[in-house]
Amino acid sequence: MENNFEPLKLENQLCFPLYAASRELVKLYRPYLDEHNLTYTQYITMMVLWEENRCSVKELGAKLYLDSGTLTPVLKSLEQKGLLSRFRSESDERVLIAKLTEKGKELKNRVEDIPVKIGCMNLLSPEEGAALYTLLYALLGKIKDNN
Amino acid sequence: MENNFEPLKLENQLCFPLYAASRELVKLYRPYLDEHNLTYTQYITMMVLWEENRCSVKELGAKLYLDSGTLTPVLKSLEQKGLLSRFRSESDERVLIAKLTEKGKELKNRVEDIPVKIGCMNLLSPEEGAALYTLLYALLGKIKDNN
DNA sequence: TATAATTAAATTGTGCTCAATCGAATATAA
DNA sequence: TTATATTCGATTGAGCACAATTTAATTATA
Repeated sequence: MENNFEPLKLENQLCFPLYAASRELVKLYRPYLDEHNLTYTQYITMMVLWEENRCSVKELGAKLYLDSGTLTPVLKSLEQKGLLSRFRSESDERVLIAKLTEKGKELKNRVEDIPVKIGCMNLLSPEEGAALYTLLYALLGKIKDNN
Repeated sequence: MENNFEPLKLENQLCFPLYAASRELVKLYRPYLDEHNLTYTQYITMMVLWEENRCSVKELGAKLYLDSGTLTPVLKSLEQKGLLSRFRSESDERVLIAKLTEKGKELKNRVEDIPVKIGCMNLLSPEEGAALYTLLYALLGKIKDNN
C-alpha cells in the first residue's frame, strides 16, 4: 500500500470509519425509533432497564459509557413520557434510581422488531458481524486499559 | 450462545459497541487535539483539506458523512483560527469553497505525531486493526446501498 | 425568455456528548 | 466526634449531529 507512511490521510485512519459508521448505523435506526418517539440514546437506556428493571445513574453510565451530563436529561425525558420513574435510593440519598413503569415494560414488546428489521438489511454476513462485534469489544477493552 | 433469541439485550447489539467504541476512541484523541485547540470534527475536516487544499462544503460533507448544518459552524471556527479561508466559487456562487491558509498548511506538521501516538497505544494488533478497518468500510458501503 | 425545478449553503430547533464545576450525602481518619 | 476526602448526580457551557426549512443561484423546460 502506498499510503502506509501518510499518517494524516483520512483513509489511513481507523478512528474515522469507526466514527462515520457509528453515526450512519444509528441513522438507520432513526425512522424505526421515531415511530415510538425514542432517540437512539433513549433506546439503549431502555434496553439496559429492560434487562435490569431498575438501575442507578452510575450503573447506567458504566454500561452505556455515558456520564450524568448526558444521562440526566435522557432519563428526565423518559420519565416525562411515563416510561420510567426516578427516585433517590433510601439507603444512599446520593444515588438516583431509574425504574421502569408498566408502560416502560410494555414498550419492549412493541420495539422488538427493530433489531430484527435492521438485521434483515443484511448489512454484513453473520461471520462478518461476529468478527466486527469481537473486534469492537476488544477495542473497547483496550481503551479502558489505557485509562 | 444462549442469548441468540433476545434481540433487545444490549450485548446482542452490533450498533451499541460501534457507538460506544467510536466515542471512546475519539475521547482518546482529545488531550492531543486540545494542545492544538482542535476538536475531533475540526481535525478530520483539516485532514481532508491537507489532502485537497481546497474543497467545497458539499465535497467535505460527502467525504466526512456530515451535512452543512454540522460543517458550517466547524468551518467558521477554523476560519476564525486563521487555518482556512471561505469564499464562493466564481463559476457557481451557490458553492462555498474552503481553502487552507499557510497557517493551516503548517499545522499539519505539528499534528503528525497524533496518529502515531494513538498507534503506539497498541489498542489492536496490526492484523486486528486491518480487519476492523475492512469491516467498517464494508459496513459503510452496505449502509450507503440501503439508502 | 419566463417560469418551474433543482441545487448548495445557511439557518433553526432539538437532542445529545463531554469536561468542568457544584452541592449534598456519605465514608474515613485524626 | 469533627474535620477531611470521596462519591453521586445535577448543572453549565461549548461543540457537534441532523432533520427541516429558507434563501440564493443555477439549470431545465414549456
